[in-house]
Amino acid sequence: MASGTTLKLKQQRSRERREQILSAATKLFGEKGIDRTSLTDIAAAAKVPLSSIYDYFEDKRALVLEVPEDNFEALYQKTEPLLVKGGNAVEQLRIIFMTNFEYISENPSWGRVFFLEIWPSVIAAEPRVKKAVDKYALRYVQLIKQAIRAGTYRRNLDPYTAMSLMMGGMCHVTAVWLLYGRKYDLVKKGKAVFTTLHNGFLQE
Amino acid sequence: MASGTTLKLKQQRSRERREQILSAATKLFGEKGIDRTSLTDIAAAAKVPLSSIYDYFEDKRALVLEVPEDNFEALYQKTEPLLVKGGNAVEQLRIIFMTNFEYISENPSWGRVFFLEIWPSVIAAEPRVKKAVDKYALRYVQLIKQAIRAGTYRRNLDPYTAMSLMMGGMCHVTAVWLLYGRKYDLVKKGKAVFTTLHNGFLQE
Amino acid sequence: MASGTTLKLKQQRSRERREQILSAATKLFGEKGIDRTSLTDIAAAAKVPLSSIYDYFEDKRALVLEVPEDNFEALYQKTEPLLVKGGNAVEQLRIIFMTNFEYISENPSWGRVFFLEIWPSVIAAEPRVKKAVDKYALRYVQLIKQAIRAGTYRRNLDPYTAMSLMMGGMCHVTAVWLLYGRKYDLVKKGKAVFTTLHNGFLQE
Amino acid sequence: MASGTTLKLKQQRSRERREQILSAATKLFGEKGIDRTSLTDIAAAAKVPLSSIYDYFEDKRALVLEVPEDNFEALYQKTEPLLVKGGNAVEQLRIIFMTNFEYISENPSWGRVFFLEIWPSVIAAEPRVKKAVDKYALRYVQLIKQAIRAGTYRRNLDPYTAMSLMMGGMCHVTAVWLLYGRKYDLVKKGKAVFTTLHNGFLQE
DNA sequence: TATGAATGAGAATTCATTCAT
DNA sequence: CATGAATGAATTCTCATTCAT
Repeated sequence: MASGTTLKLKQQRSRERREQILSAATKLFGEKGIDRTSLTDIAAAAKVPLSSIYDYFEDKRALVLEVPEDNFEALYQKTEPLLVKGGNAVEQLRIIFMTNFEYISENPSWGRVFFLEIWPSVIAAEPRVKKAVDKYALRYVQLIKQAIRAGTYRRNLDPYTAMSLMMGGMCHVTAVWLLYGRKYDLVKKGKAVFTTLHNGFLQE
Repeated sequence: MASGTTLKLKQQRSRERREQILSAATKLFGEKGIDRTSLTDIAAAAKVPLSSIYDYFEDKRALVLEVPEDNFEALYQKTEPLLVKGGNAVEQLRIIFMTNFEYISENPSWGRVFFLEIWPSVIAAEPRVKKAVDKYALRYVQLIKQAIRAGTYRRNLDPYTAMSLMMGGMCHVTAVWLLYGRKYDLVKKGKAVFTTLHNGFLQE
Repeated sequence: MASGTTLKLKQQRSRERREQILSAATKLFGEKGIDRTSLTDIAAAAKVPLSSIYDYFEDKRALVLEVPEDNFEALYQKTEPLLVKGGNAVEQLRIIFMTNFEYISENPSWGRVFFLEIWPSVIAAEPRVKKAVDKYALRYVQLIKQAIRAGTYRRNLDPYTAMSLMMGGMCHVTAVWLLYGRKYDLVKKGKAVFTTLHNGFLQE
Repeated sequence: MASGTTLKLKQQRSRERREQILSAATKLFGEKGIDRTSLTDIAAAAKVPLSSIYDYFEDKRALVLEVPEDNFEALYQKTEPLLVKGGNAVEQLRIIFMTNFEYISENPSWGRVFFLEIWPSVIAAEPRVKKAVDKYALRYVQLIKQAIRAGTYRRNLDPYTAMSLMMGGMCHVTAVWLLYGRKYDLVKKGKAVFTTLHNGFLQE
């Protein structure tokens, strides 16, 4: 019993440490860029001994890769409950798109890592990250296809181009927001982006 | 006479070396990322002794910054002659947008550096880069404003959001093109992007 | 218990390494001059990997500054027990002055670093060094002032000039001793210096 | 004839350039230390192309060595006319000592190089410099010996110790003057130094 | 599992010196 | 003599990673 409790406590502590490291990494990657952030920096920020990082992550590369995965997971957690099953495609698209803006708005350091470091960097060519990004993008593509089939969006709209516009627009708007010191409401801006694109996608 | 000729030859050689370094840097930055590219790598690729880099660039930072500046210059050189003075705003917008796609298509390594490494990234906050990017973006904003005044584009279109969509769309489409091995015609894709956005911008 | 012992052993080893580095540095600085001594040299002499130096000293500068500080500390340790509290000022002056000569005699490499490299040189302007030197010099000045007040030394003796003569004399005599191969007894020479100066300082 | 004139002009220019380099070197050595001063710095300060330095000096080492020689020469030029042949030894000693203070006062950058760089550094072990320094010091020793023989100075005064006190005192006083920003009259201070030492040297 | 200490393999940068002209 | 350009050899410093305990 005692040892069981101890084990649980240990596991609990382990999970916490892991999160500490991951969150310190997210923050620092966003601030200084991935390559300019050393494990020593991360250890210091996470208040964990440097070599303990290796108890949780195989190496720096593994840690770097886990940052987007971790956040995609959180983003899904946030999005899922909001999606009304059976709602129409455009509505679902809007929810997914806007939830992402909200997530960034609440976790600007992740926004920074993702839009300023991970997505644009060659790391996206890394299979694990690419898969997560692709999966996310694919969702957009499918919903856009549905909207086309439903006659809401133009027949001649290329769903991949449309998805690129949504993702690219989000990326640019976020990057500007971050680079200029988050001076305005990102979610509002997100709405404008959605509306403008939606207008361009609509059946005439 | 002789010394004049000699001088020219020397200057010629100097300019060539400078270009060699810059182009090797552009290539490698795109392939491996800026921070992962060492001056040793660049020197080797440019077939120039490492220390000679310092004859042409103050330090690595200066070399990094010169890459986007240099290419923006080239992009302007390419765009300017195509702009029909007095042409309408939308037409000029289309030319500028499409010329950029053509330029990337012809200089994919620059595309890689610019869209995957420099913009959007912490380097974009670097004053010299920011200035060049801002100048470029401002042009879009102005033409969009003109188009709104002319009644072509919707009165309630926010020109900054519109610009973000154009730039962000270009960025995403380019990134995908690069990351997926340039399997299709980027310029064609660019046309689709422009058309879709244009539709969304139009006065109903 | 065990871990306590281990810790002590580790700390012990650490302190030893630190001392090794410091002593190798002192020796080499004296032999070749500070700027001509590379960290690579020091690492080799201390039989420690180059990068380990950075585990003990922030950078070369910090290492350089620690040399005089460290030795001033040792010099104080040596001098303090010899000072008879309540002894007259001149006697205390003599003890301090002669103990320094003895210390140099026993640690010629420090003598070399201090009298040929650090003081007098641009490094002496370094706040940390200046503070240590000033503190040491001030002691001389105060004792000389006391001796003047006690009527032992001339009323019109400038204590700062007197201190300069003592320090300068020590510096020159040490330098000559070192440069000419330490062929004679430095402490004896020190006595002659003290006597001659003392004579010049006395009330007629 | 014409070529003779040209030659002379060239030689004239050569000598000037040589002086420019030497004086720039003296200045910079004093400011930053010999090892921290690069030939590039010197070339820039002397307004001479870097490689031209090699037309006048074999290498950096040769240039460094020439700085004290050059200044000793100038010091001799200044001192010689002031020495009254047949004057008594103490008077001559005073003149030589004080002229040196005046020279430093007028050429503080040389004072800095000499007292903060050349004399205390191992460079004094360099035969050429050592010879010049020794020659200068010997003069003091000889005059002190004369003064002893003449019965002015104490029979039991060691002339070498006495010389060390004069040189060391000058060195220390100058170093302090330089390090503290030349806030007072160095020549006056020099007089105090001479008087105090002289008192200590006198026959009771 | 935890961790302080250690380290090898680079990285950027500097600089005396050479050389072709 | 003059000089712009070129360069090899060092130098300081960083950092991911390992290891003994």
